[in-house]
Amino acid sequence: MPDPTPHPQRDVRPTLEAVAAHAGVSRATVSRVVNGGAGVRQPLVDQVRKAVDELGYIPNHAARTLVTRRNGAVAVIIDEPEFRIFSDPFFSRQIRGISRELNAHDAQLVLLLVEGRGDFDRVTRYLAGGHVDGVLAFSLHTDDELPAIIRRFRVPAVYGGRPERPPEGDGAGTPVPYVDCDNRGGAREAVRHLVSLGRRRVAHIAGPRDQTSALDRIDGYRDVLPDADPALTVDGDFTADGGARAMERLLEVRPDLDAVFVANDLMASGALRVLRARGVRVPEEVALVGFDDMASVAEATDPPLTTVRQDVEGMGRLMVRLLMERLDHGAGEWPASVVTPTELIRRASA
Amino acid sequence: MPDPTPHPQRDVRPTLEAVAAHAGVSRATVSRVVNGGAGVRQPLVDQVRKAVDELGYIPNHAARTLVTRRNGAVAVIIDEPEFRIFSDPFFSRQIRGISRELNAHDAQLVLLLVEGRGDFDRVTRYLAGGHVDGVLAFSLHTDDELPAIIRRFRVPAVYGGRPERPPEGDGAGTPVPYVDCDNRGGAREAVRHLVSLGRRRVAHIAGPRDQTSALDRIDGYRDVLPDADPALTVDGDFTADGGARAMERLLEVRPDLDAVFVANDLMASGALRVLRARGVRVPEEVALVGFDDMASVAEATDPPLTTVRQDVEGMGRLMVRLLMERLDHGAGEWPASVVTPTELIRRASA
DNA sequence: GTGAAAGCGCTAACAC
DNA sequence: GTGTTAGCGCTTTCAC
Repeated sequence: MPDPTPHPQRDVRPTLEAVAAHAGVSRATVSRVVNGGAGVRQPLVDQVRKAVDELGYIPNHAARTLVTRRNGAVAVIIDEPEFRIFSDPFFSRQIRGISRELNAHDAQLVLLLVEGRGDFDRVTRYLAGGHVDGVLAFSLHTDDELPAIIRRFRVPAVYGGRPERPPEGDGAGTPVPYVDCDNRGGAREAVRHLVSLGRRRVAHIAGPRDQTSALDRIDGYRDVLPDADPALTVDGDFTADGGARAMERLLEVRPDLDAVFVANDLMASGALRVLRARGVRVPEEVALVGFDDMASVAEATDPPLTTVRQDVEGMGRLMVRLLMERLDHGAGEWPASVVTPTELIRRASA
Repeated sequence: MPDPTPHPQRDVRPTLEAVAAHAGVSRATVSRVVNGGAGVRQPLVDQVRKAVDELGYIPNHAARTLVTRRNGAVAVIIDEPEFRIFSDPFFSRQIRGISRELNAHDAQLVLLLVEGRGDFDRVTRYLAGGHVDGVLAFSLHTDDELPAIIRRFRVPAVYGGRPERPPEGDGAGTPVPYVDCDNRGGAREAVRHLVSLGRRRVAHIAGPRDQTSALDRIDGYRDVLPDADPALTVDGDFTADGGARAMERLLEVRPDLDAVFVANDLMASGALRVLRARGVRVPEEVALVGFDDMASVAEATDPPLTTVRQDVEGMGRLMVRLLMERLDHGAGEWPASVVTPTELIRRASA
């Protein structure tokens, strides 16, 4: 006789078997009903549903996943320190879009936090172990291990933002699609706007060079101002404080500047803070254009920021849709990457 | 003969079986090695490890969970709109603590976002389906469905913050422990400090009444000032804007107030903004004390906030430890709830 | 110390 | 339509 209490916390949840017995049908029938009930006669369906309710049956996820190879969950991985994730509204907006769309697909969002190198092992085990059906990865950096992991284990994935290298194969030779906004075009529009305002010494506070969004925005700036003094471009880190520091440097090096295109709103808010502290009038003396159009930042500054809008929430939703397409149609049909348009939003800072 | 290609995206990952064959041992031995290798002779261990590496074997999570009933993942659920989660540093700090401690236990953090009623169904399925070993729940509101779900499905859980009702049984009669700071004591200390400064008309901007942290802080305020004019207490919502609105109301009703104890730093920053806009000098005319001591908020205001510190990150870690204890020792031994001390941090605002 | 074998709870052919 | 049956990949007694 088998030990009746093998586990200290014996699971008391009813199984399919129990429901079947209770309803007087076979396990297969219960399974069919639980999974939509297609091809089962109505009276039986009702009978089973009743048994399910009475027993409080909930399917065991592991057992189901073991056979279907699907688990209705998608991981979101953002390779940024958690303080950035939780302070940059950009991420929260994108996550909102993803969350909504995932809900619509009845899938669970699993947010994986990565802090530091060592974490990749854990994340690898998590992804390769099949906890999730796919992954949405953001904020990829040049030296990121994630793409390699994704390729190696053929994890269905969609990138948020163009990865450094051209979209790689996932091991089966199919490329990993990405969703990105037209960073370069948006930057061009921002700088052209500044130029159209009569500004002649337009500086640029750039984002970290290991992210394509930052590089693309630099390119956009240079497209319009190919002969700009290199000293007019300084690097930031996409945080408000970083923007402030960059602005201070800029003011030291080129106190004569009359405009700044800042690679994101958060840095622009920091730059603005410095400008105000120095008594520099915005936009009269120095015009400022940001990027992102994060309402909570761009509308809260004084003056409000002129900026380049990207539909972050929409991009999040799009990422989910691409991933779902891939999941539904198999590895054979990879959806293409998509680049979404940007729009210049004029407020008071330029 | 069975169909060799049942699934379109056939899983090419090696199984235990494959590793066993490759290493020339049994599945049982491979399993033992993969799970620590206790009781297996060294040469065999090496042999198996080699096979694992060569084949790039990663255990299938679902299969393992099916038999062990453990899956090495813990859910964190915060029943707040996502903009709050991502804008209040309180959550990011707590999540950091949890994340670190979970890493130390080699467990995966799964952040579940709940937006609105309908989401509870999904979350219920997720929890009851056994995707995670346990759950850490925060920011419980009076009408929250989560406790009921947790009780009904006997999900091992630990609450962040004392729930409204006294800790409920989890269905087996054992209470769900919580980790909270001494809100009432901290509030008392804050108000006493204001009183010791000679302030006589101390107002209170409270948090939402459906959270015990807010209620406890009100109680602490009343402990010290039982006879305070009820008009001196107005409700906020723990956001900066809410704090600003509350301050405006307060200024209308009792323009003679000379101090405010604000239930959290974020609201205090909003209140401060209003005070400055009105030209009210802080702390000369109105002294201000906050709660939480979120560095990014309390140190960034002008003047910096005097506030009540709670060790948020530590509380997060503690929650994980309590949950792990419960997981390791079974449902029999429930760890007790813990209330952590607070500390008044004096800065310039009071 | 190691292997053989019995399931964990479920889905999906395949019979009937 | 519905039931029977064979696994999914793993852990874990239980023999040896």
